[in-house]
Amino acid sequence: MSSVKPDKQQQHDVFQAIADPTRRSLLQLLVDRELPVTTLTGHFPMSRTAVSKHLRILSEAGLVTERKVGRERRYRLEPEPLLELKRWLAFYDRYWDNKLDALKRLVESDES
Amino acid sequence: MSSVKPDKQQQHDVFQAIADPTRRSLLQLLVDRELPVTTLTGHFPMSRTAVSKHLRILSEAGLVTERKVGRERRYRLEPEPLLELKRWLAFYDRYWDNKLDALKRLVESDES
DNA sequence: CAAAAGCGAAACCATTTGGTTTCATTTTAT
DNA sequence: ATAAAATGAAACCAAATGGTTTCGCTTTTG
Repeated sequence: MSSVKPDKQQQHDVFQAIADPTRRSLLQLLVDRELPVTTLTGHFPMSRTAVSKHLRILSEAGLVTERKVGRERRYRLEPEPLLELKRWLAFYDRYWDNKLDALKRLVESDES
Repeated sequence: MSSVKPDKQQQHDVFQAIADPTRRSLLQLLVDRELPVTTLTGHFPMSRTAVSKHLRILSEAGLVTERKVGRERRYRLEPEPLLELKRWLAFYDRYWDNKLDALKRLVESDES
C-alpha cells in the first residue's frame, strides 16, 4: 500500500522555456550545429549541471532534441515549437500592419 | 548619510511577462479597449490583488499603461514591446522560409 | 457627511526556479 | 585494466513567483 503522492511533474511550455536569457542563448548557440553539454557550458558562468537542467527544460518544450554520440550527448535545435509563439504574436500584427486601428482606438477613447 | 540598501527591484522584461498564461489572457482582454482592474478580475479565478500584481509586471515590461479615471484605473494595451519578441523570433525564420537550410544541416551532420 | 467602490501596498505563505555539490554510470584513452 | 571524460540524477539551498488576506487611501454615491 504505497501511498507516495502521484508526484505530478510540471511540464514546461515554449513561453516559459524562452523566458530565461540563458535558455535563449542556448538556442542561439545551437543554430546550425549540434553541440554537447560541455561545449555549451563554456559559454556560461555556471556549472555544467545547471546548463544541463536548462537543456532539459528546452527539451520538455520540444525546442531541442539530443542524440548520443560516444560518451557525448549532442543537442540540436528544434525550432518547430516556436511557431506557436509566432502564431500568438501574429494576433497582434494588426497593431503594426493596420494604421486604421490606431486611429480607431484614438477616436474611441476620445469621449470627453 | 542614509545608507539604506539600494533595494534593487528586479525589473521584468517582455519574455518573462508573457511567460504566464494569466498575463497573456490579460493582454488579450485589453485588445482594443481600456479596462479597470475589477472588470479584468471577473475573468479569472483569483483575487483582484493577484490580477493587480500581474498588471504591474506587464506594466514593468511596458506592455500596458494605466490612466486614472475617477476612482478607476484603466489599463490599456501597449503592444510596442512585443516587437522585441517579433525580432527575436524573426531570427529563426530561416528555418521555415529557407528550405535550403534544412538540407545544409543534414549534409553537415553527415560526417560518419 | 457617511457608506461603498476601486485600488495599491504590505505582510505572509507555499511552490517553483535557478543554482550548487556530490555521486554513479557509460565510454574513451593510456 | 585503469584513469579520465562526459553526463544525468539526487539532495540541497536561496531567491523569485504566484497567490492570499488585511489595511488604508481616494473618489463617488446616497
